[in-house]
Amino acid sequence: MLQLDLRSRQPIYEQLIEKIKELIITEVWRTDDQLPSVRALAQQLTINPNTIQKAYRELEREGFIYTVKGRGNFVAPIDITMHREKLAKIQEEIARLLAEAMYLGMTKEKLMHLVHQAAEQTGGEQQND
Amino acid sequence: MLQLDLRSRQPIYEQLIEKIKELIITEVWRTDDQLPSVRALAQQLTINPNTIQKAYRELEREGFIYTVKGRGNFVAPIDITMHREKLAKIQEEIARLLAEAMYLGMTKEKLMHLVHQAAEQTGGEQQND
DNA sequence: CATATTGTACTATATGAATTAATACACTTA
DNA sequence: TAAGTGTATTAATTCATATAGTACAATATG
Repeated sequence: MLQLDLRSRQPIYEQLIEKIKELIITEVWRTDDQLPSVRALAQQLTINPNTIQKAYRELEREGFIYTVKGRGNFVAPIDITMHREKLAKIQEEIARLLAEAMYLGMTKEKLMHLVHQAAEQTGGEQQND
Repeated sequence: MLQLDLRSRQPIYEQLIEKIKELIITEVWRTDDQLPSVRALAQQLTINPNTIQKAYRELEREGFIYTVKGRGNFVAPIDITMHREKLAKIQEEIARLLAEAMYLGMTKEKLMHLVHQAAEQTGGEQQND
């Protein structure tokens, strides 16, 4: 769990953010589940605690987790209203990648299939809280 | 044309790559059209020629443009076979963003609509050379 | 209360990427 | 020959990333 590539050009804290988001989105980690402590995860991954904290801070800023001093970090309940700007950015990025994919020969049907897969992966139903 | 944000955390050369890709994908710039020269574009955007060259080199590596020494850079004809690995990476990234978008409340229907829009934007028809 | 565990803050340092600057060279065109 | 192209190289600067070390505050547990 949480496999990182320390030699990647992509910063470690960004890899962490992506992996943890994925665990939350796919509901492997559920609302109010406790995340590994900053120090424990740092030791396990043999990286600096500051790097873990940087990832956790960003995840909290984006609303994926919440923090209680002295207790730890926990998976946050989904708050859709919080993510309006974030959603707009994601939509732009998706649009850009879709256009590039089609330019490079990917079919509309294949892209539709990706949407179906994503829908299944996230449970399908809309979570309104 | 080619608006950049010099204060962005995103490197200038990456912004350039994205903008130029967009112009090519949307067919504003067409096959064999000549791109601005390294020096001219550098002067116009008031950035260093090396930065332009870095962007052009990457665009050539990805097969979007081709270079002729002494003449200039030109929009490349599409070579689908060249982009197999690239397509796989784009597909992964799209899948990741689709999952995150749905987790944050975007509907399957809205994502389908994005695919339709992308199809129209790129001309719709499949270009097989 | 004492202790361990949690998150947080801060300073200092090292490394690498991004960017600029300046120069030089090779090829093409007129 | 001259001007315009891409290319290569070196040096210097700036900034983000990451580590190391230390300290402090809040919480839980005995």
